[in-house]
Amino acid sequence: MPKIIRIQDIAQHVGEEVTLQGWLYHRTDKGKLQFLRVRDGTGYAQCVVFKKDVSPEVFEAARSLTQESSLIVTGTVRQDARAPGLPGGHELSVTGLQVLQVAQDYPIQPKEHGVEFLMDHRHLWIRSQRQWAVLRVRATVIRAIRDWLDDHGFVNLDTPILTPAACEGTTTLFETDYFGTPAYLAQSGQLYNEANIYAFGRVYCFGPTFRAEKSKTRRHLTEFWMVEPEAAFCDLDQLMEIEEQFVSYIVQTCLRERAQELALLGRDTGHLEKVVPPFPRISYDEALEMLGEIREQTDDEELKGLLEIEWGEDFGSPHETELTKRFEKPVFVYGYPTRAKAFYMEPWPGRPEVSKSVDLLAPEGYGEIIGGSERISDPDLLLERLREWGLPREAFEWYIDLRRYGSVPHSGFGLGIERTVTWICGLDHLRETIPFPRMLKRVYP
RNA sequence: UCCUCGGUAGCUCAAUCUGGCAGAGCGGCCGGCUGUUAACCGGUUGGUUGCAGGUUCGAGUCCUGCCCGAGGAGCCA
Repeated sequence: MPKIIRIQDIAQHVGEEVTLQGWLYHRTDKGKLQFLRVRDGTGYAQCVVFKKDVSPEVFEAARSLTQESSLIVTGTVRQDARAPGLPGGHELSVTGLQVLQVAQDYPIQPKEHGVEFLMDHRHLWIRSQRQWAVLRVRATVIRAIRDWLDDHGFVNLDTPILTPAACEGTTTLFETDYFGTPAYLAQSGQLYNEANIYAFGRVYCFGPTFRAEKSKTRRHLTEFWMVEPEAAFCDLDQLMEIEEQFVSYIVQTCLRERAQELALLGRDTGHLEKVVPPFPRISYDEALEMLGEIREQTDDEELKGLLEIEWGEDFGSPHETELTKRFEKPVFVYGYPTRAKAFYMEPWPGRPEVSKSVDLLAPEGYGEIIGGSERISDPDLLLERLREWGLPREAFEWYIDLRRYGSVPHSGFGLGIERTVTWICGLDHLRETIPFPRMLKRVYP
């Protein structure tokens, strides 16, 4: 039996007789000639069946193939510029074909479909080329994240998903029954990360995160993946340096290793090539000024209304979108008002109404992909904040301990995987960046 | 929770404004074609018009209520 190869390696086997194991993606019948487009998970390759080259049984078997039928096909690899596929440029001259199963009435066609139909068939939709490409970029983003952090001294220590109380006391959490007492699905591992840095210096957790917010937009999931690095002896400036190195590495790795997928998606990679350190840094106050200018310059009354903001309020999506349109690279916005952010953020020296917080906004209108800050290191200040925020001291006793035994300046951030993949792939909705998205109106399949 | 848009064949849509035989393309099936790129050509198959009620000689179309979905706001990564 000829050697079984993967389609991604097809160019290394020109002139050899090889076997592919996969599924029929598309078939064109020209009478005495058939084009089978086969996918095997690593790529897509065209297999050509000439009636004169194969037995009548093989030719008829090929004619019986429907979309998504499973098959094992053998043939000789030939270089041909006309051959479509990924990587493409090579095709198989079929000599033998074994049909494992003829699929009946596969619902998804290679044409436009509606969102609801595709989401109902997500378990099949992920076989489609665009979805395949997006999810391969996702896998590369995840590997780049782990590689960079592992190579820069961050120890991977994952934090619990079942937690006793609200981490930040703000967003709505999913409640579960934990042997008779309520427990909540984690919205962040940050507080546990802060414990871990005192044992390991630099750490990160990477896992699913849950928000029971009734958000109904293209940038929200109820279950999403977040990587949260945290570092001891790290102030806000050092944090921004880490973030820009980290994000640049992720983007450049995708450009290098997933060029084919990004091309398939029609991504203009020129934007991504500019993502190298340093990133522009503007303060919340400067951002507010820019937003004021944008409001003055626009004639769009609706936009004027959406951009209305007073000092002290956090930015909404419209603000972020307009700000990032003014930059070619991701932009840091730092120094948000204390009352707009979480209780644990270190105050700005001499300006207690401002926090040492920083968000990283992706360009081209994609908005926030990272939120981070320097954390409060003084136990008395932390106690004061817990009181001001109305949080129960008992639940945070262990967290206060961290400031009692060798407290140091420390900082960390959380990067949303799906938003990052959405930006890198140039998509308009993040639901395609995770195999099975969980959204307000979607828990099936 | 609020605002806007939508629901017609397996899929994508037309017919809705101005009530009058339920339509097309794709898919499926049959036939033709040796370079197709979501092929093309001929034939054929295909309907609880989201649900319930109302107006009317007659409702996919008008009215009322409900259900479902999408986009946006808020919240956030």
